[in-house]
Amino acid sequence: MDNKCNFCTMKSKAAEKLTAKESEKLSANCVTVKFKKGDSIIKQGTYSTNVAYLRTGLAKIHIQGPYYTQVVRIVSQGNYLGLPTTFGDKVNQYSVTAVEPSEVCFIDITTFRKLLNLNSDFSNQIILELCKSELESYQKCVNRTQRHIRGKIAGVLLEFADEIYRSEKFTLSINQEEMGNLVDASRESVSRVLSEFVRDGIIVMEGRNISIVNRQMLLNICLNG
Amino acid sequence: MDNKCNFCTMKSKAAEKLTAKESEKLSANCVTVKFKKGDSIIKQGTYSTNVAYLRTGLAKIHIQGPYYTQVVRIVSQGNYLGLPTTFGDKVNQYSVTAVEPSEVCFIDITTFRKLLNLNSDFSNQIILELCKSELESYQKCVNRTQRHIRGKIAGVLLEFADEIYRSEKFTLSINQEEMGNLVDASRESVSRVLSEFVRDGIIVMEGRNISIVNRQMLLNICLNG
DNA sequence: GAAATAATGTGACCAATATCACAATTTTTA
DNA sequence: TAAAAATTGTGATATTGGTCACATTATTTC
Repeated sequence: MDNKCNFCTMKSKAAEKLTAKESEKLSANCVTVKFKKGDSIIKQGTYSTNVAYLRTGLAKIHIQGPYYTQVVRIVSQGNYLGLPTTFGDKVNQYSVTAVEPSEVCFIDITTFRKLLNLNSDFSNQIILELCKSELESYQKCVNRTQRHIRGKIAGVLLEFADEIYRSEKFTLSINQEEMGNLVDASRESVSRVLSEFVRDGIIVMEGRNISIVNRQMLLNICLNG
Repeated sequence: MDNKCNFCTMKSKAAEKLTAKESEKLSANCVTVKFKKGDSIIKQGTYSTNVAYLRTGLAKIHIQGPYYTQVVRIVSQGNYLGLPTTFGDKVNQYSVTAVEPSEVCFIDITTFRKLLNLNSDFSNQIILELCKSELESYQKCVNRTQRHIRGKIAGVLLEFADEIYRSEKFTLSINQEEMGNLVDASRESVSRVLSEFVRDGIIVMEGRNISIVNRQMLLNICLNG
């Protein structure tokens, strides 16, 4: 029997705790699907029967709000996409869409539950990740409400550089509208602030290619508005 | 040996899954402390060595933001207060303060971890709660950013009536400043909106005693601004 | 129970940022 | 590669809700 999950080079931290035998069980109950940019991975309101793991790529989690769709967060490769929505409710409470070409592993929820019960290292790791992501969401909430637009945009740029692309140069895969949505600002404001950063020599921008030139300044704007 | 946790009338859903023997272990490694209104239960920045469970009372979770302290959410009795902050990091990432007289059980984290590993029903319940609270925090985030003040205040009033006091009449235990902080509005705006609701016959207010008179209207305002 | 302190109510004014309108540019599609 | 569609840039204007100032009312404290 093949054991692709065991030899996967992009295992989640939790999956690393699994034994070869458990990995085998995982492999047998997990399908990997490719998504193009813009494809819907999880759709709010539909039944959820699988845990989704973003093996490669980049995705956004978004919720239908009363007036428009709100991007709640960006998830980068190596993270679970749908734990809360899969465990918390029978129906998906949010949508997930690929922002870059992505590979997603859909794990049968019964299998996933079995693994949680079988291997406490695995379940501890999952608990840890849930905790971290809750903390992160609290922090995001504070940033969203307390910072001014300049600070918030500086913050996302740093997040892209540090957490997602791990480089001072990167190509944005979301447009300014979506970026505004992510930090709670209008498309126009995003445009204005980005131009301002370019004018002040903090970043260089060619289309959607961005390089951070003055990281110190960006950090400063992020922290002090 | 006494087994107070086993006979506790305010067990958490998770603790209900424990066997008598496991409960005994819990009892031996758990202290219950009373807090007065306004007392600090968990302090952001200090080391966390215990899981906190709100046995009775009401508490608020707040985070120190760049400009002021932000109330992230209200936790009612029967819920864990500090899972994310205890598991996610060695240092508490948020503060918790009693909003009403409260009893909190502090559970030794090593014991808690042991129980997680020992009893998978227990750990599944904890995972479920973490998932739900993450979903809730996404929803809160959307409400905070997309709704107007009237809608947000209508929302909190309904939350108090439905989730916390389970009655159309209740006594607010937070002041308008804190309420504003909870929905991201200034003290003055809260005052204005509440007066407006009273004027329009949607609620009756005597000091901090509130009764919801026109629930339909309140719901309507909550949903449509 | 008087004084001090905290909480609330209310008007006037202000600021940040949304919205609108349209031009310019880039990307996609046929 | 021309046309269509999507994205971005930018000025003018509007609006929500914050801030300030101060009056009024409750609540604590001594």
